[in-house]
Amino acid sequence: MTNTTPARILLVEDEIQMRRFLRTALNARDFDVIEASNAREARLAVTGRPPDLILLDLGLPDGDGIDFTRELRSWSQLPVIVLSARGREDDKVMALDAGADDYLTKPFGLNELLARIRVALRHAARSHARDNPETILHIGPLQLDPVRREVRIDDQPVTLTPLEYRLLWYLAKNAGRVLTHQLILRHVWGPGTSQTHTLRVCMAQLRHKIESDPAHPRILMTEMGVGYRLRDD
Amino acid sequence: MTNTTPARILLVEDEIQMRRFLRTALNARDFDVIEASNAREARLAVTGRPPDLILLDLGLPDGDGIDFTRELRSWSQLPVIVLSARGREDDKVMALDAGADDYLTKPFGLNELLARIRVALRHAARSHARDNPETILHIGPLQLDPVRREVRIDDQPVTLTPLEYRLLWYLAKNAGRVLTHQLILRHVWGPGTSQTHTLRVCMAQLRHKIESDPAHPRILMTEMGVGYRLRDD
DNA sequence: GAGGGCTATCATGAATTCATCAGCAGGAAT
DNA sequence: ATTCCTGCTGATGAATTCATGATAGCCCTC
Repeated sequence: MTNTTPARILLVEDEIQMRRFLRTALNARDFDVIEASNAREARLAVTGRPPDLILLDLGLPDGDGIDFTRELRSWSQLPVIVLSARGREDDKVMALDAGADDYLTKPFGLNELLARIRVALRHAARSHARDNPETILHIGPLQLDPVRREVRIDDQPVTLTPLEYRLLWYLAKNAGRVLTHQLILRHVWGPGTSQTHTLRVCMAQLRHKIESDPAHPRILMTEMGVGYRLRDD
Repeated sequence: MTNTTPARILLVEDEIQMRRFLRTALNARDFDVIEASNAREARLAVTGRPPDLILLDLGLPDGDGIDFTRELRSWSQLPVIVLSARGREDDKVMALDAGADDYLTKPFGLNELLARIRVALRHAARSHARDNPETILHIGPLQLDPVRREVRIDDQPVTLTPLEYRLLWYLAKNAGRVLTHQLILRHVWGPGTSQTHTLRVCMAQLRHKIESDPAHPRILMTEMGVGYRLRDD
């Protein structure tokens, strides 16, 4: 669930001092910072490997940042936070209506900027997660869909009890690895359980529902004297 | 593409003058405005028919607006724009991290507020493109028309109580997914409810009105030990 | 092959979870 | 006040799930 890779932020700013200030501040917060000093460089950076968010100064030497935003919005939903020395209300309305997601007037507090960055990334993550069906686990003939809580073997749905489901899910998340009895018991039954017998019984039932020949399992392998393993080749 | 029904905005503000000012301004821009003067009324309004956006004053008589936001975020993604007289940076960071989508310090310009409302609605439209309340949902033999608040099964209209309707609507919006008891309770009954029994009873009534054989449901499936699911295949 | 340790399977009963009926309180309409 | 509707709660029986005990099978060593 947690995104391990740091968010990449494109910083579009011509003043070199402000750029350095923001770069160090963002780097310290574990963001990847890419820099552009004008609209041309910003266009290049976005069409290359797009960042996760854009911090955009409006006063660019080679064109208005508003135009840049409008142009970007014609093909991308990348979050844009405008930083501007212009504090007039019309400027804000123009930028926001052009497609910017937020507008901060210089001078601004760093903590507020960081909080607004978090808001923008939150929004982006939400709309990303919607149309991302890649949450389904495919392991050999097995399919696990955690959203629908559905398990399929050779495309045939099988119904599992809560315990069976949790056991299979834990094995599937660690497909290929050998998991000791103790490890499985702790994760599926919770701490304080040390009765391997119940695990064996549950595993047997799981095999009956998943394996074509439960006596000679091809997916839920037992590792003698150690534990179990879900084959993933 | 154009939304014909005006956006509904919940205005949470205790000062009566500010409320009147905003109400008239928003009405003039063709928004539907619902009003609440404290957190309790706001909770009621949201759990009833949820608005499209919330304008939230932080200084409420009966509780902190931040807590309200956090509580709301535990079960809803409704856009929240905070209006506050407190302009300290920490206040902004707190509110934004609690789940607010924007923060304006009083006094603010009306045009800026309107622009930021447009931004928030834009975001919501993007991520809620699926469940916009305009379209009629067709799921198997079920038809749900949110505008007319009408439900049909095999083209036969059925009359539902408000609670039954909300339950069915929530299940239908997430057709195919398994929804845990807790999830359903939070979304339909509001946060703070943990009594699964009432949910079971309501579900039984719903089945009696929708299923041809309530004892062997074909649409409103129970997922043993987990929750319920509306079948969509 | 015999024996010991580990594993699989079946059966049974307890515990949990569900569905349904009925009763009751609160609110709106008559 | 009466009536009706809605929604909550308690009780009961049914269905499912799960742990445990008994028994048989498998694999390795001796």
